[in-house]
Amino acid sequence: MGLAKTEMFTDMQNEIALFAKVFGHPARVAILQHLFKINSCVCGDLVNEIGLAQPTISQHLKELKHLGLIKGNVEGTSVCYCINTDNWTKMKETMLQFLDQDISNKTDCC
Amino acid sequence: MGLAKTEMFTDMQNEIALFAKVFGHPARVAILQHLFKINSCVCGDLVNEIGLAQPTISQHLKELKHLGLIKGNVEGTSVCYCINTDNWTKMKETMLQFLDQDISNKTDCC
DNA sequence: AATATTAATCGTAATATTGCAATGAATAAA
DNA sequence: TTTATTCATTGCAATATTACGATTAATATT
Repeated sequence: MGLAKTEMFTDMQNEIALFAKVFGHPARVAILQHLFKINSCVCGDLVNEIGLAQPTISQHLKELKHLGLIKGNVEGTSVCYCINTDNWTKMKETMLQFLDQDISNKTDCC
Repeated sequence: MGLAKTEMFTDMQNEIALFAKVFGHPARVAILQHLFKINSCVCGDLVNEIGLAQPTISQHLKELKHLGLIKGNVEGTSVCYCINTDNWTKMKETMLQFLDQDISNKTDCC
């Protein structure tokens, strides 16, 4: 039914899934990489950079902002976006706990 | 239209998005954590462990296998699954390139 | 005030994902 | 051979996501 049963998983499993989900679209990956590259960016520049329509980019930015990975500041008629460094660091630590699971003592059983 | 325009993104951006997408559901996160924890597991055990129906677990396993993150071996009537350590390491390196982008010289502009 | 610029929001269509019951295939056990 | 066990596959319904045109809101410019 297209509905993840979050109540049967741990908080951490749900948190990892939420972060991963937002990275699960190349446009959002590209937006974040560009924000890292130039430190600060307005929505219109991202529209030119990425090549999707303005409402589409705006929606992706909304999701990134909702998860706290970016900040947005109104500056006149434009909006300045940048990485939320504190939250990015926290997210990275959570993801690393998942990605860095001990693999050294694994025998390839299959 | 619910269709990611992969042709407008780099191979790496698409690859990151594919890996992230498969981590974007807590059941798959839980499956992988359990496989790491006990090294090897049959499908039926995962059904008991996770609490979803057998066809649902089977489908999640299929996606993980399709991306090469796990291996599956038939052993009589049961099927043994385990982490594909080589591919896990490769995936981790790709994800780290994305997660570990330099944050040190960032001024919080917003 | 009138117009231009910028970005969010709304509505809608197309596609994807999730979950499970039912079924099928394959081996094991009797 | 018959029955049980285990897991994959199919088909379906419910929900989510993606993308964009049209519109709206807000500030800037003239």
